[in-house]
Amino acid sequence: MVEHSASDDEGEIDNNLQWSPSRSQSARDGNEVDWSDDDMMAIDNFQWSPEHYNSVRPAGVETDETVARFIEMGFSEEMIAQLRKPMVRKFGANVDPAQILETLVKISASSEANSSKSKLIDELILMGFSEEMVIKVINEYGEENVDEITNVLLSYAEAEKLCKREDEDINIINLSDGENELNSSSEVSTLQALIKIGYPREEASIAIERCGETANVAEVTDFIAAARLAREYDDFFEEPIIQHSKKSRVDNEPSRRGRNPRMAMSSDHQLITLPNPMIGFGLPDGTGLMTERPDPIPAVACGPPYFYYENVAMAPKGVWTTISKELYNIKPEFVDSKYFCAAMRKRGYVHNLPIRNRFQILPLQHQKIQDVLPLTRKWWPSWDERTKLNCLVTCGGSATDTEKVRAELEKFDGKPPPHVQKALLVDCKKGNLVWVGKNRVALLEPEEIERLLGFPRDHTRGGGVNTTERFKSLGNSFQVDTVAYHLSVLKVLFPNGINVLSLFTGIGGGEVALHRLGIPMKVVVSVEISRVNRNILRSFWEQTNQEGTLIEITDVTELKTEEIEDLMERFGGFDLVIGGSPCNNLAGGNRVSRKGLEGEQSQLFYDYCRILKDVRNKEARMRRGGL
DNA sequence: CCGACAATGATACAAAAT
DNA sequence: ATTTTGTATCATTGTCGG
Repeated sequence: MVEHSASDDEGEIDNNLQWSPSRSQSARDGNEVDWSDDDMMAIDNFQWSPEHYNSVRPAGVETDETVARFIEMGFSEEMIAQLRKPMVRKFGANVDPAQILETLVKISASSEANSSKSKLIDELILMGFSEEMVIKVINEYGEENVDEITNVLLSYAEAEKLCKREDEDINIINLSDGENELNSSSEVSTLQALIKIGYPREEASIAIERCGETANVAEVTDFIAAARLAREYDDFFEEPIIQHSKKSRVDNEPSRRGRNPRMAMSSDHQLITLPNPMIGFGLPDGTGLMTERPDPIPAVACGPPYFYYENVAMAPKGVWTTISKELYNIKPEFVDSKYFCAAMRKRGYVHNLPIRNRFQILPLQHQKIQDVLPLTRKWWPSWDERTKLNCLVTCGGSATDTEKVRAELEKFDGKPPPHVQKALLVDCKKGNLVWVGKNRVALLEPEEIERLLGFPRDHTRGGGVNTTERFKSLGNSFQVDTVAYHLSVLKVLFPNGINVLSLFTGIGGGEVALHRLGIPMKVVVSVEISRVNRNILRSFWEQTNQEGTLIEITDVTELKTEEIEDLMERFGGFDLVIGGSPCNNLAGGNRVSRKGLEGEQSQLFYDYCRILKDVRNKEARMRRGGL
């Protein structure tokens, strides 16, 4: 973490910020660091540069070199993205790249001369489905959504295999031959074998538990296939299939609703509960890292175009159930940004992005208050054990609180008794106060909030923005490192840049995240009601010398279907729809009108849904080559 | 009129206690 | 298993001095 110790005169700390194993290690362990004055100067003068935006590292898993190679070979990223998922699901996670390549070649060879419909049929047949089945499914579902068709075909194919109930594991056993013969009776080696084959660890271990220790690899893979099938039918037809898994001996938990924070299902009466810890699909350091979603994305929602929706995690009851339902029944990913920076920020994200091979942007945030705000370390009393700030909100505390703290401390000459300490800590936590002098606490500065949230210094400064407005805009924003972690998967998919529809843009958290990821923004259509925020985004756009096009729209409610489709035809569609709708009527801080999703501002969520659906409809039509 | 500041609880969840 | 306690929370409104 002390990366700029060698030659850090002014702005030339870039080279020292490249990722190295040791750096990552120390960041992971959260080691203490001594900060010299030079270090602090370097941080205060720190400005993001393009080199930073491009310096990224893989998290837990290595980046997908195979895909990158195919793109280099000239295949479009859409083609690979569309092909890859079904292939992985068909052949297992360790799908042979040669198989993908073969299919790609066949598709591109056959795609020139044909109409879109017969082309689609050809592609599907080339993927190994029977012609009869392909035609049947296309007639049944229409050719509107390729992903849906593919998924249905896969379901049928898997169902067929299960019915014959034979050698679907022949390939697998062949692949794992050496591993398998050693001792297939041992639970541990079964697990290892499954992992080696390519099954996610979690899924594999659950399956082994369900099947019993004596089960061999074939039985367990059978179970996994059945479970996957059950999940798919669940999502496609909303008819839950009973898993006949011998009464599961895994019920160590006292209560039946226990288990992992398995989200509520499609029915409304069950509420979505927040996970604990709030780490989403896993953290960059590998804890809880998933390679596939516990609840697969329903076929109709499979991207592209991708979308990314955000709001506060702690909303009134039923709100997240509704949000999920309105967004294709995709289960939210709840993440607390305290795992990415020194401030808590509990948010839910609903998106249809892939979740494999995510990576973090550099430089990594300091994880502790005293590291990210080094000047506070000197004055931080030992009895204040905070290392993380509370949520950065839209308005700060009052000056009377800081004065109260000072008065109390002077009364006890800086050594207050425990009960006074406790009372003062309550105030400090409430106002997010930090120590800036002897017996002195203070509110955070806008520049400090910018840093904590991952924005460039002075991002919200200038252009007639007053302090109150800065706090408000910042408090409403994304935490850039967190969002960038989720969006990082787009870098491989869109090496030539993306078209973004940014709703409720605010100060441009999504745009900053994409920029820091090194993903070129060819087009950004930004919808933001606040003039101040629009100025901030435009300023960012100019200062970072963006080469793409920035279109600004004021009001989401006035963005109608026709205009959306015009924009999409003009720019060739959108690759990403990103935005977090207003939390005013959801947030706990609201004393007056916390009325839920139907509140005056928060109901704009429904405009997000409306616009997203327009985009996805139009995109589907454009992909078919029609209007 | 504008900008800075202070006063204004309730909800939901986790953890502890019963 | 149920109750109590603890804790955090993308905010709104009014006031006051320019």
